[in-house]
Amino acid sequence: MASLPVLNQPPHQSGALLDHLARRVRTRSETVLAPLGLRTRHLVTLTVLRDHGSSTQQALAATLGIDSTNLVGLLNDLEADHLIERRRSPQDRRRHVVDLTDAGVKKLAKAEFALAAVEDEVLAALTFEQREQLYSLLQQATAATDVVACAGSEDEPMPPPMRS
Amino acid sequence: MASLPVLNQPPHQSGALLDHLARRVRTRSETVLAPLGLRTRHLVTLTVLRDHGSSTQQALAATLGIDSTNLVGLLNDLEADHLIERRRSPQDRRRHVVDLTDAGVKKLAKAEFALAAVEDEVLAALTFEQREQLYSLLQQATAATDVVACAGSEDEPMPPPMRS
DNA sequence: TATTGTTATACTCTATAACTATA
DNA sequence: TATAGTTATAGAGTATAACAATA
Repeated sequence: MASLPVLNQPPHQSGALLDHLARRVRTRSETVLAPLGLRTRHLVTLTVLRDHGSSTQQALAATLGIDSTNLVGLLNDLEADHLIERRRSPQDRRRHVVDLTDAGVKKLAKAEFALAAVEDEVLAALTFEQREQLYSLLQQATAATDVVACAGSEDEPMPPPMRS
Repeated sequence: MASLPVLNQPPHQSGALLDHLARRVRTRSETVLAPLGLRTRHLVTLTVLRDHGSSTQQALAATLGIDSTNLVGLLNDLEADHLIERRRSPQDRRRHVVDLTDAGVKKLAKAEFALAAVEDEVLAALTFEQREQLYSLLQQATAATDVVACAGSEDEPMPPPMRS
């Protein structure tokens, strides 16, 4: 057993709690999103596209942590509703650059408005300041590990695909 | 459109980020847990049992947010490895009271030790203090919405099953 | 009759492999 | 030859329904 310096507190593990709480949110969100014709994964995809800007499908799949083959159907759904657009990259015509449409931005805002109640319920124990704190921490943690979006670097050779 | 007081900041949504980050953790955790013969869901189950104490299967399923039929197989796995025990409740012989064994406690600690590296990676952008802050917020949020464990109230009529 | 846990099974989701087109 | 995206499909995961034991 490695002896830790006394100054270091016992390393609390957030992993299980994250999974636990995320499941709570997901379950309740599905109910709220259903009338809007969205699933949680659609919302997450739209959110990532808004926060990181346009992206190729590969980069997007890596960032979302889903298989790129599954992203195809997911984007098909969103494209059928005109919430995203796929454009062929002029630099490399194999690539699709995925982008939010205006309708997508609006739909996302509408969904988030509807989801406020869910957050209120799941994060009921937290004060307003604590919720902002949580958001800030999550934002900071995810932004750092997300595959860099490729808005301005479409001609560059994509970062290593992040094997896990 | 409900007009919010100016003092209230725009309500940032943590839901999508939670899902996003949790997926990150889950993917990486699977790799680390595999040698221990555990899946993420086993770990979450053990964690909840430790943090909340013994519970009936129904309450546990509700807390975990999984279908009670699926919990059966999950507990079978853990019981086969002697990490948990199922005892019939003397008060109501229909009920199984689920409990961590000593081996379960040890295994959980071992798993958490192994998972430290994953957390280090996924939460790399956060300082030690921020990680503790995150843990604290998650703990507070989950504890409040968790179905109350039933250590001392096995004869009471269980809280409403939390329809979602 | 209602509830706890279990089993059986259908449904959904995810991942592996093969294909097309571009490079 | 290698890569981006797509399709087809098998394996894993999840939920619905019926059953046994107990209340």
